[in-house]
Amino acid sequence: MSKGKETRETILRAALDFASKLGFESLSIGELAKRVGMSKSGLFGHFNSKEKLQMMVIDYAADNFTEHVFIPAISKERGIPRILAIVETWHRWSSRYFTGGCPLVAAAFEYDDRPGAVRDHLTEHQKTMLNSFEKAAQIAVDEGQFDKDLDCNAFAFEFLSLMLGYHLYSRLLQDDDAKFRHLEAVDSLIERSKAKDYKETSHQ
Amino acid sequence: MSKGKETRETILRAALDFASKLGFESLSIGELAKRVGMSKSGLFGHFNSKEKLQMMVIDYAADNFTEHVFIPAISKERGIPRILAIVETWHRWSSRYFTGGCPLVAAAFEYDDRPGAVRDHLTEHQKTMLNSFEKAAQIAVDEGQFDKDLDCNAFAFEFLSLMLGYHLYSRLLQDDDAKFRHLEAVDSLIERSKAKDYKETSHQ
DNA sequence: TATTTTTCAGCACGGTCGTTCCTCTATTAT
DNA sequence: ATAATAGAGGAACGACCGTGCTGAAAAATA
Repeated sequence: MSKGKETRETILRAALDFASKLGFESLSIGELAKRVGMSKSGLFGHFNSKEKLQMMVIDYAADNFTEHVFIPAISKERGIPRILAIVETWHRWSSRYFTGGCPLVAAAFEYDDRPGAVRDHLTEHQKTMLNSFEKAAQIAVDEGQFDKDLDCNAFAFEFLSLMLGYHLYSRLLQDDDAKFRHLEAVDSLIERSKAKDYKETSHQ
Repeated sequence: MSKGKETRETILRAALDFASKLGFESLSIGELAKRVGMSKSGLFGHFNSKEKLQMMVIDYAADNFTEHVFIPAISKERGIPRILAIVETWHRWSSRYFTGGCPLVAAAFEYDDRPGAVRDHLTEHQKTMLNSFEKAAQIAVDEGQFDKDLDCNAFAFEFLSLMLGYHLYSRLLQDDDAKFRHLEAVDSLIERSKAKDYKETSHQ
């Protein structure tokens, strides 16, 4: 990896952690430069605009999500185990790498009404993510685990909603039971999505 | 109402709408002064610090929520009708008065990891709100509508989660079906919270 | 090793930020 | 009606913002 790419990675990493805490808009070039130990102009040279920096941070977050949340989960068996794995890898990723919890959740609410290129960019990522959840549910349907009449779109809506709830409970409210609550709710969601005959044959 | 209180109201109203769109931290004294047509220093004099302004905006939002969401819902019959009314009044309030959707949702995610007085202040409001949802569920239990073994805390978690999902779908994703999805999910939550005998006696 | 390209620091710019102080006017209370 | 008070504007502050320019050091290429 060339020197340029390396420092850019360092910057993006620091920027993402910062943004997970205080938001992407609060991210300032000067503050970020201080954190990674370089000059404002030196750092700026890598991105040529703040907006471009923000978008690259978002891209970096999305790539990171794919790498640490989605890919590991896909190695699990198709259907329910894979869906449960997503919850687990997502929890782990958010808490291990970021001081402020999942940066994609933070970004989503920060840009939900702020017009511009960053928002458009982010929206695409979110749609992709939701599509993945929907597909994961569809696979469970195909495998005969979920009811064949299940509305996978509705499943994705509830699945994401619960993650948002978890984020709020664990971050803002600092609720120690947040993870437990989340897992219970996900279990409930999965249980009521199950096909009748699968429910009968499945243990517990 | 004295002159001072009146202008303060005007300011808070404008500030809240602005914050629902672009966030409470992006709210600047100068920009706000421009919006309400007065001088920076004149506006500043009402609050004496930006932090105090932010907190007063949050208080204003919470009061507004109580007035437009909670109070109207309480006039409905105890139990399920009241819970459904909260969803409806919340939808109406968010979409009618704010360009950027529910400001309390926005604030929650903006301050979830930003230490300070504003965050502490907001946390209290959120806890009060969640407590109200929990109580509303408890009433449904007492009325024999919800199962007596229902975990009202878990109910509140899911209830709020779905609202967050709705916010994200309708604001960021601009999904026209967001409201429908939300209502369906709330119906599902209520349905599975019902007491067995109430389920049998209730129509549909 | 010599040359070209990339990377980064230093400095300066116009703007906006929150905030203070001072003045004047409009409102309120006596 | 008059005195006390509260409300609002004007100018200025130091700090920080994003952004360009220039030149030197470092890295990549030959």
